[in-house]
Amino acid sequence: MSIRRKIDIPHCEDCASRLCSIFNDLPSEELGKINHSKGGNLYKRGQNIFYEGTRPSGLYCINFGKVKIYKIDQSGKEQIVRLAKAGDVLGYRSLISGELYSSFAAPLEDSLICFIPRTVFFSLLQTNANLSMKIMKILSQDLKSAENRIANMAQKPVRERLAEALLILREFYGLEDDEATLGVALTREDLANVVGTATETVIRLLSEFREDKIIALKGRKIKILDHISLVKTANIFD
Amino acid sequence: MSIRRKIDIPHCEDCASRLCSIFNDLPSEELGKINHSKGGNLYKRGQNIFYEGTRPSGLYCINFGKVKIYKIDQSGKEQIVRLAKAGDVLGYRSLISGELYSSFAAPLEDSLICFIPRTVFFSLLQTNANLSMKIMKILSQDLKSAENRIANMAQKPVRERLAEALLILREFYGLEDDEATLGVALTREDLANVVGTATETVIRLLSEFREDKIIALKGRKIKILDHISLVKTANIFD
DNA sequence: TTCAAAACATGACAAATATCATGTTTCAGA
DNA sequence: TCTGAAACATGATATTTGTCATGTTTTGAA
Repeated sequence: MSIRRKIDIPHCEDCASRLCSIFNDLPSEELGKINHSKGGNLYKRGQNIFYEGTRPSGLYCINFGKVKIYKIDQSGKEQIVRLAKAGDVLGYRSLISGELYSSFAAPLEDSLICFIPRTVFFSLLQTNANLSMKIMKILSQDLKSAENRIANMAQKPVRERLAEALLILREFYGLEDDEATLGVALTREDLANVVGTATETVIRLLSEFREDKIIALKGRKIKILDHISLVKTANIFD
Repeated sequence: MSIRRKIDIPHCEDCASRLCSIFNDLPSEELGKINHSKGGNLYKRGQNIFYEGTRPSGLYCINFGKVKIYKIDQSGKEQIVRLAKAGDVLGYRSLISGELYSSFAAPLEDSLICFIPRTVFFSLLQTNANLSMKIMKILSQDLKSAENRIANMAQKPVRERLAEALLILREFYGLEDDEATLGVALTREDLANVVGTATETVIRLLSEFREDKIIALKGRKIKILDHISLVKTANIFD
Protein backbone atom coordinates (compact mmCIF):
# COMPACT_ATOMS: atom_id res chain seq x y z
CA MET A 1 0.00 0.00 0.00
CA SER A 2 1.36 3.34 -1.03
CA ILE A 3 2.30 5.98 1.53
CA ARG A 4 2.06 8.97 -0.79
CA ARG A 5 -0.53 11.55 0.20
CA LYS A 6 -0.77 13.03 -3.28
CA ILE A 7 -4.38 12.90 -4.38
CA ASP A 8 -5.03 11.26 -7.72
CA ILE A 9 -6.19 13.80 -10.25
CA PRO A 10 -8.91 12.32 -12.42
CA HIS A 11 -8.75 12.45 -16.19
CA CYS A 12 -10.81 15.37 -17.48
CA GLU A 13 -13.18 12.89 -19.13
CA ASP A 14 -13.95 11.51 -15.69
CA CYS A 15 -13.97 14.81 -13.82
CA ALA A 16 -16.97 14.85 -11.53
CA SER A 17 -17.39 18.56 -12.18
CA ARG A 18 -17.01 18.51 -15.93
CA LEU A 19 -20.71 18.50 -16.71
CA CYS A 20 -21.30 21.69 -14.77
CA SER A 21 -18.23 23.40 -16.14
CA ILE A 22 -17.52 25.50 -19.22
CA PHE A 23 -15.90 22.43 -20.78
CA ASN A 24 -19.06 20.33 -20.68
CA ASP A 25 -19.56 20.15 -24.44
CA LEU A 26 -15.94 20.24 -25.55
CA PRO A 27 -15.05 17.49 -28.04
CA SER A 28 -13.06 14.56 -26.67
CA GLU A 29 -9.96 15.51 -28.55
CA GLU A 30 -9.87 19.03 -27.14
CA LEU A 31 -10.53 17.68 -23.67
CA GLY A 32 -7.55 15.40 -24.18
CA LYS A 33 -5.36 18.43 -24.84
CA ILE A 34 -6.41 19.97 -21.55
CA ASN A 35 -5.94 16.73 -19.71
CA HIS A 36 -2.50 16.21 -21.13
CA SER A 37 -1.21 19.64 -20.13
CA LYS A 38 -2.99 20.15 -16.84
CA GLY A 39 -1.59 19.99 -13.36
CA GLY A 40 -3.49 19.64 -10.11
CA ASN A 41 -3.07 20.56 -6.49
CA LEU A 42 -4.83 20.02 -3.22
CA TYR A 43 -5.18 23.33 -1.38
CA LYS A 44 -5.89 23.49 2.34
CA ARG A 45 -7.28 26.33 4.44
CA GLY A 46 -4.58 28.93 4.94
CA GLN A 47 -2.87 28.32 1.59
CA ASN A 48 -3.33 30.66 -1.34
CA ILE A 49 -4.14 29.70 -4.91
CA PHE A 50 -2.94 32.96 -6.40
CA TYR A 51 -1.89 36.40 -5.22
CA GLU A 52 -2.86 39.92 -6.26
CA GLY A 53 -0.12 41.55 -8.29
CA THR A 54 1.33 38.35 -9.73
CA ARG A 55 1.14 37.31 -13.36
CA PRO A 56 -1.42 34.70 -14.37
CA SER A 57 0.13 31.82 -16.25
CA GLY A 58 -3.00 29.79 -16.73
CA LEU A 59 -6.51 28.98 -15.73
CA TYR A 60 -7.59 27.24 -12.51
CA CYS A 61 -10.47 24.81 -12.52
CA ILE A 62 -12.08 23.52 -9.32
CA ASN A 63 -12.48 19.75 -9.17
CA PHE A 64 -13.94 19.83 -5.68
CA GLY A 65 -14.03 22.39 -2.92
CA LYS A 66 -15.02 26.00 -2.33
CA VAL A 67 -12.99 29.12 -2.97
CA LYS A 68 -13.03 32.80 -2.04
CA ILE A 69 -11.68 35.59 -4.26
CA TYR A 70 -10.77 38.60 -2.18
CA LYS A 71 -8.89 41.85 -1.88
CA ILE A 72 -6.89 43.23 1.03
CA ASP A 73 -6.68 46.90 1.97
CA GLN A 74 -3.83 48.79 3.63
CA SER A 75 -4.94 47.88 7.12
CA GLY A 76 -5.00 44.21 6.15
CA LYS A 77 -8.77 43.88 6.07
CA GLU A 78 -10.17 41.43 3.54
CA GLN A 79 -13.10 42.01 1.24
CA ILE A 80 -14.46 38.93 -0.49
CA VAL A 81 -15.53 39.94 -3.99
CA ARG A 82 -16.59 36.59 -5.43
CA LEU A 83 -17.08 32.95 -4.48
CA ALA A 84 -16.50 29.78 -6.48
CA LYS A 85 -17.40 26.12 -6.28
CA ALA A 86 -16.74 22.78 -8.02
CA GLY A 87 -16.87 23.18 -11.79
CA ASP A 88 -16.03 26.88 -11.67
CA VAL A 89 -12.94 28.35 -13.24
CA LEU A 90 -10.67 30.88 -11.53
CA GLY A 91 -8.34 33.52 -12.89
CA TYR A 92 -10.04 34.00 -16.27
CA ARG A 93 -10.64 37.70 -15.64
CA SER A 94 -6.98 38.64 -15.35
CA LEU A 95 -5.95 36.10 -17.98
CA ILE A 96 -8.28 37.61 -20.58
CA SER A 97 -7.55 41.24 -19.84
CA GLY A 98 -3.83 40.42 -19.89
CA GLU A 99 -3.19 41.99 -16.51
CA LEU A 100 -1.74 40.93 -13.21
CA TYR A 101 -4.15 39.31 -10.77
CA SER A 102 -6.24 42.00 -9.13
CA SER A 103 -7.33 39.76 -6.25
CA PHE A 104 -6.25 36.86 -4.10
CA ALA A 105 -7.82 33.41 -4.19
CA ALA A 106 -7.86 30.92 -1.33
CA PRO A 107 -9.88 27.82 -0.47
CA LEU A 108 -12.67 28.02 2.11
CA GLU A 109 -12.18 24.30 2.68
CA ASP A 110 -9.87 21.61 1.26
CA SER A 111 -10.10 21.94 -2.49
CA LEU A 112 -8.64 20.08 -5.46
CA ILE A 113 -7.83 22.53 -8.18
CA CYS A 114 -6.48 21.83 -11.65
CA PHE A 115 -4.33 24.20 -13.65
CA ILE A 116 -4.51 24.70 -17.41
CA PRO A 117 -1.58 26.58 -19.02
CA ARG A 118 -2.51 29.86 -20.67
CA THR A 119 -1.33 28.80 -24.11
CA VAL A 120 -3.64 25.80 -24.05
CA PHE A 121 -6.55 27.92 -22.86
CA PHE A 122 -6.03 30.60 -25.51
CA SER A 123 -5.69 28.06 -28.30
CA LEU A 124 -8.99 26.54 -27.20
CA LEU A 125 -10.54 30.01 -27.27
CA GLN A 126 -9.33 30.52 -30.83
CA THR A 127 -10.73 27.31 -32.22
CA ASN A 128 -13.86 27.02 -30.14
CA ALA A 129 -16.26 29.93 -30.64
CA ASN A 130 -18.69 28.32 -28.25
CA LEU A 131 -16.15 28.53 -25.45
CA SER A 132 -15.75 32.27 -26.04
CA MET A 133 -19.46 32.68 -25.71
CA LYS A 134 -19.43 30.78 -22.42
CA ILE A 135 -16.66 32.91 -21.01
CA MET A 136 -18.58 36.01 -22.07
CA LYS A 137 -21.64 34.73 -20.27
CA ILE A 138 -19.70 34.03 -17.10
CA LEU A 139 -18.17 37.49 -17.21
CA SER A 140 -21.62 38.98 -17.80
CA GLN A 141 -23.08 37.14 -14.84
CA ASP A 142 -20.17 38.12 -12.63
CA LEU A 143 -20.53 41.73 -13.71
CA LYS A 144 -24.24 41.68 -13.04
CA SER A 145 -23.83 40.35 -9.54
CA ALA A 146 -20.94 42.72 -8.84
CA GLU A 147 -23.04 45.69 -9.87
CA ASN A 148 -25.92 44.48 -7.76
CA ARG A 149 -23.57 44.32 -4.83
CA ILE A 150 -22.34 47.87 -5.45
CA ALA A 151 -25.93 49.09 -5.28
CA ASN A 152 -26.61 47.00 -2.17
CA MET A 153 -23.51 48.22 -0.37
CA ALA A 154 -24.55 51.79 -1.04
CA GLN A 155 -28.21 51.49 -0.24
CA LYS A 156 -28.87 48.66 2.18
CA PRO A 157 -28.13 48.53 5.91
CA VAL A 158 -25.88 45.75 7.19
CA ARG A 159 -28.79 43.74 8.59
CA GLU A 160 -30.37 43.42 5.15
CA ARG A 161 -27.08 42.70 3.45
CA LEU A 162 -26.33 39.91 5.90
CA ALA A 163 -29.75 38.32 5.38
CA GLU A 164 -29.25 38.54 1.63
CA ALA A 165 -25.77 37.05 1.93
CA LEU A 166 -27.22 34.01 3.70
CA LEU A 167 -29.75 33.60 0.88
CA ILE A 168 -27.02 33.94 -1.73
CA LEU A 169 -24.89 31.34 0.04
CA ARG A 170 -27.88 29.01 0.13
CA GLU A 171 -28.47 29.52 -3.57
CA PHE A 172 -24.83 29.19 -4.55
CA TYR A 173 -23.53 26.36 -2.37
CA GLY A 174 -26.85 24.62 -1.74
CA LEU A 175 -28.07 22.94 1.44
CA GLU A 176 -27.06 19.86 3.40
CA ASP A 177 -29.22 16.74 3.53
CA ASP A 178 -31.54 18.28 6.10
CA GLU A 179 -32.61 20.78 3.41
CA ALA A 180 -32.04 23.66 5.79
CA THR A 181 -28.37 23.92 6.77
CA LEU A 182 -26.13 25.96 4.49
CA GLY A 183 -23.74 23.81 2.46
CA VAL A 184 -20.85 26.09 3.31
CA ALA A 185 -19.54 26.90 6.78
CA LEU A 186 -17.85 30.30 6.84
CA THR A 187 -16.12 31.80 9.83
CA ARG A 188 -17.85 34.89 11.20
CA GLU A 189 -14.92 36.84 9.88
CA ASP A 190 -15.28 35.51 6.32
CA LEU A 191 -19.00 36.21 6.46
CA ALA A 192 -18.24 39.76 7.58
CA ASN A 193 -15.83 40.06 4.66
CA VAL A 194 -18.55 38.99 2.25
CA VAL A 195 -21.08 41.43 3.68
CA GLY A 196 -18.60 44.24 4.06
CA THR A 197 -18.87 44.93 7.75
CA ALA A 198 -17.10 44.29 11.06
CA THR A 199 -16.88 40.78 12.47
CA GLU A 200 -18.55 41.87 15.72
CA THR A 201 -21.50 43.25 13.79
CA VAL A 202 -22.03 39.91 12.03
CA ILE A 203 -21.83 38.05 15.35
CA ARG A 204 -24.40 40.36 16.91
CA LEU A 205 -26.79 40.19 13.96
CA LEU A 206 -26.56 36.41 13.68
CA SER A 207 -27.46 36.23 17.38
CA GLU A 208 -30.44 38.49 16.69
CA PHE A 209 -31.57 36.28 13.80
CA ARG A 210 -31.30 33.30 16.13
CA GLU A 211 -33.31 35.05 18.86
CA ASP A 212 -35.92 35.83 16.21
CA LYS A 213 -36.00 32.09 15.31
CA ILE A 214 -34.97 32.86 11.73
CA ILE A 215 -31.84 30.72 11.93
CA ALA A 216 -30.19 28.22 14.22
CA LEU A 217 -26.45 28.25 14.89
CA LYS A 218 -24.17 25.32 15.62
CA GLY A 219 -20.59 26.45 15.42
CA ARG A 220 -20.09 27.64 11.89
CA LYS A 221 -23.12 25.79 10.62
CA ILE A 222 -26.09 27.99 9.88
CA LYS A 223 -29.53 26.42 9.60
CA ILE A 224 -32.34 28.40 8.02
CA LEU A 225 -35.44 27.88 10.14
CA ASP A 226 -37.71 30.55 8.65
CA HIS A 227 -36.94 31.18 5.03
CA ILE A 228 -39.84 33.59 4.56
CA SER A 229 -38.67 35.83 7.38
CA LEU A 230 -35.14 35.74 6.06
CA VAL A 231 -36.31 36.93 2.65
CA LYS A 232 -38.31 39.70 4.32
CA THR A 233 -35.29 40.70 6.39
CA ALA A 234 -33.20 40.84 3.23
CA ASN A 235 -35.78 43.23 1.78
CA ILE A 236 -35.41 41.94 -1.78
CA PHE A 237 -37.73 43.27 -4.40
CA ASP A 238 -36.19 42.79 -7.80
CA MET B 1 -33.14 76.02 -45.04
CA SER B 2 -34.59 73.00 -43.35
CA ILE B 3 -36.58 73.29 -40.14
CA ARG B 4 -36.07 69.72 -38.98
CA ARG B 5 -34.23 69.31 -35.71
CA LYS B 6 -33.21 65.73 -36.38
CA ILE B 7 -29.46 65.49 -36.15
CA ASP B 8 -27.72 63.89 -39.09
CA ILE B 9 -26.28 60.53 -38.13
CA PRO B 10 -22.89 60.07 -39.70
CA HIS B 11 -22.01 56.96 -41.68
CA CYS B 12 -20.12 54.51 -39.45
CA GLU B 13 -17.06 54.99 -41.67
CA ASP B 14 -17.07 58.67 -40.72
CA CYS B 15 -18.05 58.21 -37.07
CA ALA B 16 -15.84 60.45 -34.97
CA SER B 17 -15.78 57.81 -32.25
CA ARG B 18 -15.09 54.79 -34.40
CA LEU B 19 -11.36 54.73 -33.82
CA CYS B 20 -11.80 54.47 -30.08
CA SER B 21 -14.61 51.92 -30.29
CA ILE B 22 -14.70 48.14 -30.47
CA PHE B 23 -15.38 48.48 -34.20
CA ASN B 24 -12.10 50.26 -34.96
CA ASP B 25 -10.56 47.43 -36.97
CA LEU B 26 -13.71 45.97 -38.50
CA PRO B 27 -13.46 45.47 -42.28
CA SER B 28 -15.31 48.01 -44.42
CA GLU B 29 -17.87 45.48 -45.53
CA GLU B 30 -18.85 44.53 -41.99
CA LEU B 31 -19.00 48.18 -41.02
CA GLY B 32 -21.38 48.69 -43.94
CA LYS B 33 -23.70 46.06 -42.49
CA ILE B 34 -23.83 47.94 -39.20
CA ASN B 35 -24.31 51.24 -40.94
CA HIS B 36 -27.14 49.93 -43.06
CA SER B 37 -29.11 48.49 -40.17
CA LYS B 38 -28.40 51.07 -37.51
CA GLY B 39 -30.66 53.76 -36.14
CA GLY B 40 -29.71 56.82 -34.17
CA ASN B 41 -31.22 59.12 -31.59
CA LEU B 42 -30.39 62.30 -29.77
CA TYR B 43 -31.04 61.85 -26.06
CA LYS B 44 -31.42 64.83 -23.74
CA ARG B 45 -31.09 65.02 -19.96
CA GLY B 46 -34.16 63.52 -18.37
CA GLN B 47 -34.78 60.97 -21.12
CA ASN B 48 -33.88 57.33 -20.71
CA ILE B 49 -31.98 55.17 -23.17
CA PHE B 50 -33.18 51.90 -21.69
CA TYR B 51 -34.98 50.67 -18.61
CA GLU B 52 -34.28 47.93 -16.08
CA GLY B 53 -36.58 44.96 -16.64
CA THR B 54 -37.09 45.48 -20.37
CA ARG B 55 -35.76 43.22 -23.09
CA PRO B 56 -32.66 44.28 -25.01
CA SER B 57 -33.20 44.26 -28.74
CA GLY B 58 -29.80 45.52 -29.75
CA LEU B 59 -26.63 47.31 -28.86
CA TYR B 60 -26.24 51.04 -28.23
CA CYS B 61 -23.15 52.87 -29.38
CA ILE B 62 -22.33 56.40 -28.25
CA ASN B 63 -21.43 58.81 -31.07
CA PHE B 64 -21.02 61.73 -28.73
CA GLY B 65 -22.09 62.46 -25.18
CA LYS B 66 -21.83 60.95 -21.71
CA VAL B 67 -24.03 58.32 -20.12
CA LYS B 68 -24.75 56.91 -16.67
CA ILE B 69 -25.84 53.32 -16.02
CA TYR B 70 -27.71 53.09 -12.76
CA LYS B 71 -30.06 51.14 -10.52
CA ILE B 72 -32.96 52.37 -8.42
CA ASP B 73 -33.92 50.95 -5.04
CA GLN B 74 -37.36 50.77 -3.43
CA SER B 75 -37.15 54.24 -1.97
CA GLY B 76 -36.31 55.63 -5.40
CA LYS B 77 -32.66 56.28 -4.67
CA GLU B 78 -30.27 55.90 -7.59
CA GLN B 79 -26.92 54.15 -7.57
CA ILE B 80 -24.71 54.77 -10.57
CA VAL B 81 -22.87 51.54 -11.34
CA ARG B 82 -21.00 52.50 -14.50
CA LEU B 83 -20.27 55.45 -16.74
CA ALA B 84 -19.82 55.64 -20.51
CA LYS B 85 -18.49 58.09 -23.07
CA ALA B 86 -18.14 58.55 -26.84
CA GLY B 87 -17.06 55.32 -28.53
CA ASP B 88 -18.42 53.14 -25.73
CA VAL B 89 -21.12 50.57 -26.27
CA LEU B 90 -24.11 50.13 -23.96
CA GLY B 91 -26.34 47.17 -23.22
CA TYR B 92 -23.86 44.44 -24.18
CA ARG B 93 -23.99 42.86 -20.75
CA SER B 94 -27.68 42.01 -20.86
CA LEU B 95 -27.57 41.26 -24.56
CA ILE B 96 -24.86 38.64 -24.11
CA SER B 97 -26.28 37.00 -21.03
CA GLY B 98 -29.69 36.90 -22.73
CA GLU B 99 -31.44 38.59 -19.83
CA LEU B 100 -33.60 41.63 -19.32
CA TYR B 101 -31.73 44.86 -18.64
CA SER B 102 -30.60 44.91 -15.02
CA SER B 103 -30.03 48.67 -14.96
CA PHE B 104 -31.23 51.93 -16.43
CA ALA B 105 -29.21 54.08 -18.79
CA ALA B 106 -29.61 57.82 -19.24
CA PRO B 107 -27.48 60.63 -20.68
CA LEU B 108 -25.58 62.97 -18.37
CA GLU B 109 -25.67 65.54 -21.17
CA ASP B 110 -27.07 65.66 -24.71
CA SER B 111 -25.87 62.49 -26.40
CA LEU B 112 -26.17 61.01 -29.87
CA ILE B 113 -26.54 57.28 -29.61
CA CYS B 114 -26.77 54.74 -32.40
CA PHE B 115 -28.60 51.44 -32.18
CA ILE B 116 -27.45 48.17 -33.74
CA PRO B 117 -30.07 45.38 -33.93
CA ARG B 118 -29.20 42.26 -31.95
CA THR B 119 -29.23 39.98 -34.98
CA VAL B 120 -26.61 42.12 -36.69
CA PHE B 121 -24.49 42.24 -33.56
CA PHE B 122 -24.62 38.49 -32.99
CA SER B 123 -23.80 37.70 -36.60
CA LEU B 124 -20.75 39.95 -36.30
CA LEU B 125 -19.76 38.08 -33.15
CA GLN B 126 -20.00 34.76 -34.98
CA THR B 127 -17.82 35.75 -37.90
CA ASN B 128 -15.36 38.03 -36.14
CA ALA B 129 -13.38 36.26 -33.42
CA ASN B 130 -11.50 39.47 -32.73
CA LEU B 131 -14.72 41.21 -31.79
CA SER B 132 -15.49 38.48 -29.23
CA MET B 133 -12.10 39.06 -27.69
CA LYS B 134 -12.77 42.79 -27.46
CA ILE B 135 -16.10 42.25 -25.77
CA MET B 136 -14.44 39.87 -23.33
CA LYS B 137 -11.83 42.49 -22.54
CA ILE B 138 -14.46 45.14 -21.93
CA LEU B 139 -16.38 42.82 -19.65
CA SER B 140 -13.15 41.96 -17.83
CA GLN B 141 -12.31 45.61 -17.31
CA ASP B 142 -15.84 46.39 -16.14
CA LEU B 143 -15.71 43.46 -13.74
CA LYS B 144 -12.36 44.56 -12.40
CA SER B 145 -13.53 48.08 -11.69
CA ALA B 146 -16.82 46.82 -10.23
CA GLU B 147 -14.94 44.55 -7.83
CA ASN B 148 -12.62 47.37 -6.88
CA ARG B 149 -15.65 49.45 -6.07
CA ILE B 150 -17.14 46.71 -3.92
CA ALA B 151 -13.95 46.65 -1.85
CA ASN B 152 -13.87 50.45 -1.67
CA MET B 153 -17.48 50.72 -0.58
CA ALA B 154 -16.83 48.23 2.19
CA GLN B 155 -13.53 49.58 3.39
CA LYS B 156 -13.16 53.25 2.61
CA PRO B 157 -14.86 56.19 4.31
CA VAL B 158 -16.92 58.54 2.16
CA ARG B 159 -14.26 61.22 2.11
CA GLU B 160 -11.76 58.89 0.44
CA ARG B 161 -14.34 57.50 -1.96
CA LEU B 162 -15.32 60.98 -3.09
CA ALA B 163 -11.71 61.97 -3.69
CA GLU B 164 -11.19 58.78 -5.65
CA ALA B 165 -14.36 59.40 -7.65
CA LEU B 166 -13.02 62.80 -8.72
CA LEU B 167 -9.79 61.16 -9.87
CA ILE B 168 -11.71 58.49 -11.75
CA LEU B 169 -13.86 61.13 -13.47
CA ARG B 170 -10.72 62.98 -14.43
CA GLU B 171 -9.21 59.83 -15.86
CA PHE B 172 -12.34 58.72 -17.65
CA TYR B 173 -13.75 61.93 -19.09
CA GLY B 174 -10.55 63.92 -19.23
CA LEU B 175 -10.02 67.62 -18.53
CA GLU B 176 -11.08 70.84 -20.21
CA ASP B 177 -8.63 73.08 -22.06
CA ASP B 178 -7.32 74.57 -18.80
CA GLU B 179 -5.93 71.12 -17.97
CA ALA B 180 -7.54 71.24 -14.53
CA THR B 181 -11.34 71.34 -14.81
CA LEU B 182 -13.12 68.00 -15.03
CA GLY B 183 -14.53 67.29 -18.47
CA VAL B 184 -17.85 66.22 -17.01
CA ALA B 185 -20.15 68.34 -14.86
CA LEU B 186 -22.26 66.15 -12.59
CA THR B 187 -24.93 67.43 -10.25
CA ARG B 188 -24.09 66.93 -6.58
CA GLU B 189 -26.81 64.31 -6.54
CA ASP B 190 -25.30 62.32 -9.42
CA LEU B 191 -21.92 62.54 -7.76
CA ALA B 192 -23.44 61.24 -4.54
CA ASN B 193 -24.98 58.40 -6.51
CA VAL B 194 -21.59 57.50 -7.92
CA VAL B 195 -19.91 57.57 -4.52
CA GLY B 196 -22.79 55.86 -2.76
CA THR B 197 -23.62 58.45 -0.15
CA ALA B 198 -26.13 61.22 0.64
CA THR B 199 -26.23 64.36 -1.47
CA GLU B 200 -25.69 66.56 1.60
CA THR B 201 -22.55 64.64 2.48
CA VAL B 202 -21.08 65.27 -0.98
CA ILE B 203 -21.91 68.97 -0.73
CA ARG B 204 -20.23 69.23 2.66
CA LEU B 205 -17.12 67.31 1.60
CA LEU B 206 -16.72 69.28 -1.64
CA SER B 207 -16.86 72.45 0.47
CA GLU B 208 -14.16 71.01 2.71
CA PHE B 209 -11.98 70.16 -0.28
CA ARG B 210 -12.44 73.74 -1.48
CA GLU B 211 -11.54 75.17 1.93
CA ASP B 212 -8.44 72.98 1.84
CA LYS B 213 -7.58 74.45 -1.59
CA ILE B 214 -7.69 71.01 -3.19
CA ILE B 215 -10.41 71.96 -5.66
CA ALA B 216 -12.26 75.04 -6.88
CA LEU B 217 -15.99 75.00 -7.51
CA LYS B 218 -17.94 76.98 -10.08
CA GLY B 219 -21.46 75.66 -10.28
CA ARG B 220 -21.13 72.07 -11.39
CA LYS B 221 -17.63 72.57 -12.70
CA ILE B 222 -14.93 71.12 -10.52
CA LYS B 223 -11.35 72.29 -10.97
CA ILE B 224 -8.55 70.28 -9.46
CA LEU B 225 -6.08 72.70 -7.87
CA ASP B 226 -3.92 70.28 -5.93
CA HIS B 227 -3.73 66.90 -7.57
CA ILE B 228 -1.20 65.52 -5.10
CA SER B 229 -3.42 66.28 -2.12
CA LEU B 230 -6.39 64.79 -3.90
CA VAL B 231 -4.51 61.54 -4.45
CA LYS B 232 -3.48 61.53 -0.80
CA THR B 233 -7.04 62.18 0.28
CA ALA B 234 -8.20 59.27 -1.87
CA ASN B 235 -5.70 57.08 -0.04
CA ILE B 236 -4.89 54.97 -3.07
CA PHE B 237 -2.12 52.44 -2.80
CA ASP B 238 -2.61 49.82 -5.46
C1' DT C 1 -37.36 88.62 -18.40
C1' DT C 2 -39.81 86.28 -15.13
C1' DC C 3 -40.91 82.68 -12.23
C1' DA C 4 -41.31 78.15 -10.49
C1' DA C 5 -38.72 74.15 -9.83
C1' DA C 6 -34.56 72.10 -9.13
C1' DA C 7 -30.19 72.29 -7.23
C1' DC C 8 -27.17 73.88 -3.67
C1' DA C 9 -25.94 74.86 1.04
C1' DT C 10 -25.67 74.51 6.10
C1' DG C 11 -27.07 73.42 10.84
C1' DA C 12 -29.00 70.28 14.27
C1' DC C 13 -29.83 65.88 15.40
C1' DA C 14 -30.48 60.80 15.15
C1' DA C 15 -29.15 56.39 13.82
C1' DA C 16 -26.14 52.93 12.29
C1' DT C 17 -22.01 50.89 12.74
C1' DA C 18 -17.04 50.59 13.95
C1' DT C 19 -13.80 50.22 17.49
C1' DC C 20 -11.97 48.86 21.81
C1' DA C 21 -11.91 46.03 25.77
C1' DT C 22 -12.53 41.81 27.93
C1' DG C 23 -13.76 37.19 28.62
C1' DT C 24 -15.21 32.54 26.92
C1' DT C 25 -15.26 28.74 23.78
C1' DT C 26 -13.53 25.99 20.13
C1' DC C 27 -10.14 23.92 17.46
C1' DA C 28 -5.92 22.17 15.46
C1' DG C 29 -1.39 20.69 16.11
C1' DA C 30 2.28 18.81 19.24
C1' DT D 1 -4.73 14.53 25.53
C1' DC D 2 -2.96 18.90 26.27
C1' DT D 3 -2.37 23.61 25.15
C1' DG D 4 -1.91 27.87 22.83
C1' DA D 5 -4.01 30.31 19.22
C1' DA D 6 -7.90 31.43 16.75
C1' DA D 7 -12.60 32.12 16.75
C1' DC D 8 -16.66 33.56 19.12
C1' DA D 9 -19.28 36.57 22.09
C1' DT D 10 -20.89 40.80 24.44
C1' DG D 11 -20.72 45.34 26.56
C1' DA D 12 -19.34 50.23 26.43
C1' DT D 13 -18.18 53.93 23.69
C1' DA D 14 -16.85 56.82 19.75
C1' DT D 15 -17.39 58.12 15.08
C1' DT D 16 -19.26 58.42 10.82
C1' DT D 17 -22.84 59.34 8.11
C1' DG D 18 -27.72 59.86 7.11
C1' DT D 19 -31.94 62.46 7.83
C1' DC D 20 -34.68 66.40 8.55
C1' DA D 21 -35.38 71.23 8.46
C1' DT D 22 -34.70 75.54 6.47
C1' DG D 23 -33.06 78.96 3.49
C1' DT D 24 -30.48 80.53 -0.71
C1' DT D 25 -29.03 80.23 -5.39
C1' DT D 26 -29.22 78.65 -9.95
C1' DT D 27 -31.44 77.04 -13.95
C1' DG D 28 -34.48 76.29 -17.64
C1' DA D 29 -38.82 76.96 -19.75
C1' DA D 30 -42.73 80.05 -20.87
